[in-house]
Amino acid sequence: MTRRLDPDRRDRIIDACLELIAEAGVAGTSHRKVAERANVPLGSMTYHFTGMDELLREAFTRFSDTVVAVFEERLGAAGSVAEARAAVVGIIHDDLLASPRDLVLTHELYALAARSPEYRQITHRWMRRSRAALERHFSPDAAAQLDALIEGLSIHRALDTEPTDSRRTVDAVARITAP
Amino acid sequence: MTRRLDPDRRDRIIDACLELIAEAGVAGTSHRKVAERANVPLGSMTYHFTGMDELLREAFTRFSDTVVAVFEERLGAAGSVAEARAAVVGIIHDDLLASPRDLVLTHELYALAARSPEYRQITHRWMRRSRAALERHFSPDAAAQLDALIEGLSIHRALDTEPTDSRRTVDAVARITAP
DNA sequence: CAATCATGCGTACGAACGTACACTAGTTGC
DNA sequence: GCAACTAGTGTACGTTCGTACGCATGATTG
Repeated sequence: MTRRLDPDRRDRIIDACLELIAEAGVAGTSHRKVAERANVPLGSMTYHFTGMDELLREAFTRFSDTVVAVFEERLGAAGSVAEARAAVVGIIHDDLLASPRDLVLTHELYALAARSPEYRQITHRWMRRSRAALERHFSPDAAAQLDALIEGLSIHRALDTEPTDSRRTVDAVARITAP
Repeated sequence: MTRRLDPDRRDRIIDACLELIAEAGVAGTSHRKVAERANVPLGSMTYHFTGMDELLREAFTRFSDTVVAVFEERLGAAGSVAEARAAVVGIIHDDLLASPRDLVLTHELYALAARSPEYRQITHRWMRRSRAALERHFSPDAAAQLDALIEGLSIHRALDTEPTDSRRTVDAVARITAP
């Protein structure tokens, strides 16, 4: 068996792909640009991935796994319901979609998921995991509502004019999680 | 002044553009494909629009105006807080992003808005108007929270595995809008 | 050492792209 | 009826795209 020259070439390609999508969108992403960004020859693209679709699927899978891992960690560290509530507020205000990069990637993924089931599997997995993390502290009802609230508040925080009012976030989380 | 041959040619182009984005995403949309779909010659594209960006901006402006108009109408018809609450539930479950078309278009727009300020103006306007519509019935705090909740629930309804549970939606709306 | 084989790359091809621009045709003003 | 003008079109250019495929290179086997 021939030893691999550059074992994380595949990884580099995926990372470069995510960076590129964050900057230029899926619309502005091509094999050539990804290859250049990842410092691999164009031929590597078709060697490592059957096509653009496979590359995108792997890239967005990695992305969502990374984001949800932070989510789980934040919530896992909470030892009480009060701490869990605080964690949720923190997630909305600090972590999730805080960087433009994550915001763009999330919506590019959603746009793909809205159009084709093969990407919807990725969002399904993502949402299932985040809801499960919430259910360790809250009832299933509250978890589902909170999950949606986190989504909505994160988006509006990023795409609305109004500056964020953390008091409102705290209040909303309290209302949803009240017994 | 020369009379226009086909006065709604521009409109047709914009509509065709939206249809195409709904099917193939911004990534799969080109001047040529839009022209074909709208039954106009390729030359018309550059004649009516300075470039892809102008076309996309106009298309998404029209789209968001249409969606928010339905939103306003639904809420405007409510004569009491209770009716307004019911309208919100209805919006989440029936209207908004109910069709795959609207879902795709929304996220394609968000992806653009996440990346560039010129598209963010469109989302700003959209969110300002929907929040204003909510504020006719609810306090500014509740309106902002509701707006986010609507966003999040609509998304999760579309991209999550779980079937929608309308009882949860009613409950969440009640919690947010409780005095 | 020779034969074999998998890994990985360079290149080239045809299709599709955005855009510029010379142009036609039909209208207006005199 | 002719000159000036404008709305709208057809085409062609240079670029970029995805992908196929023949080839190099270095390891493995006998």
